[in-house]
Amino acid sequence: MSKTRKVLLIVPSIVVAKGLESIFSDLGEFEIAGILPEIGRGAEGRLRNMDIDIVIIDPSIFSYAERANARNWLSDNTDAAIVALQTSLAEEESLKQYDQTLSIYDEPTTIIRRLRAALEDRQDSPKGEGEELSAREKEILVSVAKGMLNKEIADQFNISIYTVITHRKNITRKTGIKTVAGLTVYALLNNLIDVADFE
Amino acid sequence: MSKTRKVLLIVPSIVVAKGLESIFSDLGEFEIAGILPEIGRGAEGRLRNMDIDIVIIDPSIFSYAERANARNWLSDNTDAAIVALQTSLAEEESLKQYDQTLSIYDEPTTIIRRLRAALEDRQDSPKGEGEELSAREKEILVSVAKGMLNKEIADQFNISIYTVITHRKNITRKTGIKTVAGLTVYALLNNLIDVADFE
DNA sequence: GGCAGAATCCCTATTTGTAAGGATTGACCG
DNA sequence: CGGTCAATCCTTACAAATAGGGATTCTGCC
Repeated sequence: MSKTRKVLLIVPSIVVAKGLESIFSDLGEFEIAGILPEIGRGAEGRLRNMDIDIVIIDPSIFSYAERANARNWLSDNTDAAIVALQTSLAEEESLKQYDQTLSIYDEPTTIIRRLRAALEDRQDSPKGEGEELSAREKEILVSVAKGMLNKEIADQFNISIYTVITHRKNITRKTGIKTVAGLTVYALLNNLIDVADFE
Repeated sequence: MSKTRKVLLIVPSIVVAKGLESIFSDLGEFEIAGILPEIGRGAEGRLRNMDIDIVIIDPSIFSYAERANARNWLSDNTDAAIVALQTSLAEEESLKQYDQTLSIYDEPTTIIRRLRAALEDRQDSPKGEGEELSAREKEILVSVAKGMLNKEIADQFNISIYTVITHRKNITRKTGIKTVAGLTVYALLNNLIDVADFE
């Protein structure tokens, strides 16, 4: 009864793109309308002019700075449902801004189900939890997760060390995470930092 | 001139398996002889009886305890070249035990090149760096990366807190990493811990 | 206008971790 | 048997983070 839905892939991995292509081709219902390895100059125009129902995006194509607003940027440039694609086993947190998330480890039937779900709740924005970190707190958290000392962080932002300590107390309270190790993983999961920062 | 090489995929992701299948089918030279989503009961027999040239394996199918010796387990059960497949952007360290590593983000030509290289140096074991952590130090590192206090670690292993401190000093010296944040990432990259430990 | 939140700054006391030394024991190896 | 190395334990001195208070300023919102 239904026509096939058009999917735009924004994934840098050819392996993954080909894999999804193969699965969609096997199962019908969805077809790939285009594959972008990245988003760059003029992508907005291309996005807006494409007649697509779903965008599947690997958030790792965005720089850290961009990631926080990646979802909004996409929403501004397309009416399609937006589905994030995880390529690691790392969990949700960072991807909460997206309607739905897929993992490359999902079964084909799960993938199809998630895409259907994404098409359905294309309108309501979930939001949530109650205790969101402020922008400043996220900045501090990034520095903490990079292993910087309170003094160094204070110098970096030209604020008093007392302020840094206060921010850290609030971060600890809001996240419920007391250790640097835990905060580092939290920052990784939320795409505030990247393992590449440590090499 | 050459016959096609047989590849066994041990990857849990159907997306990735299909993607590689598609690429090999496009480029020739390699063909997929089998796909295992996991390794379980009796896999040794199956492995030994298969006539394959290369095994491509996603190490995430192994539990943490198993990973350290995954490479050896494979070597014991097949003569094929063994290539690890990365599905995240995390770097090499953990994968040094493998002949070659692939990433799902690699270009098809890169993938082919790596497979060829793996077939070539199927014999020489690289080894390396000079300063390997001892088993005990790895245990301590795991606890540090989990955010445990020295006192807690001491209690956990029934050793003095001074010993824990000494181990940490040696870990810091050997790895050159001074911060908890850095050590946490190091432990993650080396598959000593998993992000799941923090949730 | 008042109220809530974010961001800033400060203090004291206490707990943890780091630096830099030294020392002992036991295992493995040539 | 002597050497090396891992693992253990210890001291002193110092640096850094945490806990638990309090305070000011500014902005946005009802």
